[in-house]
Amino acid sequence: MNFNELVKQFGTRQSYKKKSYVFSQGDENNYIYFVLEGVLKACYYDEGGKEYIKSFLFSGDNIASSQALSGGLCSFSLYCLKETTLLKLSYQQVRQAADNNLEFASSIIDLLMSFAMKKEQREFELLCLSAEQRYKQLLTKSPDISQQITQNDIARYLGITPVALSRIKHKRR
Amino acid sequence: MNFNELVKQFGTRQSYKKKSYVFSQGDENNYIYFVLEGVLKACYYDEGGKEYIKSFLFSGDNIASSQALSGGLCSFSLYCLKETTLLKLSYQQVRQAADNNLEFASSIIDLLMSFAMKKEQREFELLCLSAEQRYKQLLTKSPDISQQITQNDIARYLGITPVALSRIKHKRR
DNA sequence: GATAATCGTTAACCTAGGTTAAAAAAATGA
DNA sequence: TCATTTTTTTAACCTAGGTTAACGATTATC
Repeated sequence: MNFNELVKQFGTRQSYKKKSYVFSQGDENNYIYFVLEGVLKACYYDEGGKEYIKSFLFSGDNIASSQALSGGLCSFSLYCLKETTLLKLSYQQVRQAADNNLEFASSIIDLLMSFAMKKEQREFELLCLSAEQRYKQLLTKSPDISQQITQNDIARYLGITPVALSRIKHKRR
Repeated sequence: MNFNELVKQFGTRQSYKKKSYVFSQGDENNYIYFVLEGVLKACYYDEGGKEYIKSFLFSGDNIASSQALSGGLCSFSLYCLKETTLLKLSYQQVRQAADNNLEFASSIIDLLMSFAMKKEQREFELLCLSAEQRYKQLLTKSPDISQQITQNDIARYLGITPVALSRIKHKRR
């Protein structure tokens, strides 16, 4: 049994309206979520209310705040861009399953390894690439992203303002 | 038995001279390294040879290229800033140990969770903070960093040029 | 279908940080 | 210790991207 099977069998189903928060920065929340249906953004807000987007989530993705799982508070908010259905499973349940079943523990290690690769890639992009290169790369990896996500949100994911992204698009034409 | 115990018992010891590479971007390398003694930097080089520093490593830290562990090539280089002694263990050995021992699998999950938290923190800093805020945060977390690491390298870790870091320091005085 | 809200573009102006180069300061090595 | 290399600072100039604001184009909402 792997993580997706576990979550599908034992996870609690929950639906969210468009524009609602699954959790907010500063909340306690030790659940791991699996996206059955919908589109979400994981984002930070600074003291001035400025938004920075960590990632977008689509069907089949999963997410949790690792800080919150480890006894802390959520370092980011999770917001529904579309009507969304999630499955949730508490971290305790997952750890318990891992501590009782070698095969499952192994699939959790695989999951965490693929998470590590994704985060390493994101770190690389933010550290080494210019905003224009990040935009190009995003279009290559997700050519249909602008069908799902507004340009404002894409800009905040790239770490620039919507105005700057509009300029980059103009230059590339 | 946790990961540190395993690596100390079964790891292969290897020493490196100052200014040598443990591995280079593009290498195959499926080892996990544990730093016994020394100081290293993990860094990317772009086509023009420009350097970007992913992280610094000190005694007690461990590192591997997750891309390389998953069958790919190293996405970064690992370079010794001081005379260094490492222990290495192949990923296969670690996975085998995890697949045969629940307690060990559980400690690997802990290790990967703490890695996830670190990477989440770094992503936050690169996405949400200005260079000056990142510098301030680094000084708070590692007040003695400039005893160990040159300002040039600190700048490349922050994602700016040494000239820009010198300017920031000047402004803060 | 009308009204309001949000989104994307453009312009003008500003600032942080990049680039190059040169000189001062510090570390390294024979 | 003296010479060489590496680091750090400073200056001048340049560019990417931020800020604000205005305007049209979409999209939601009633």
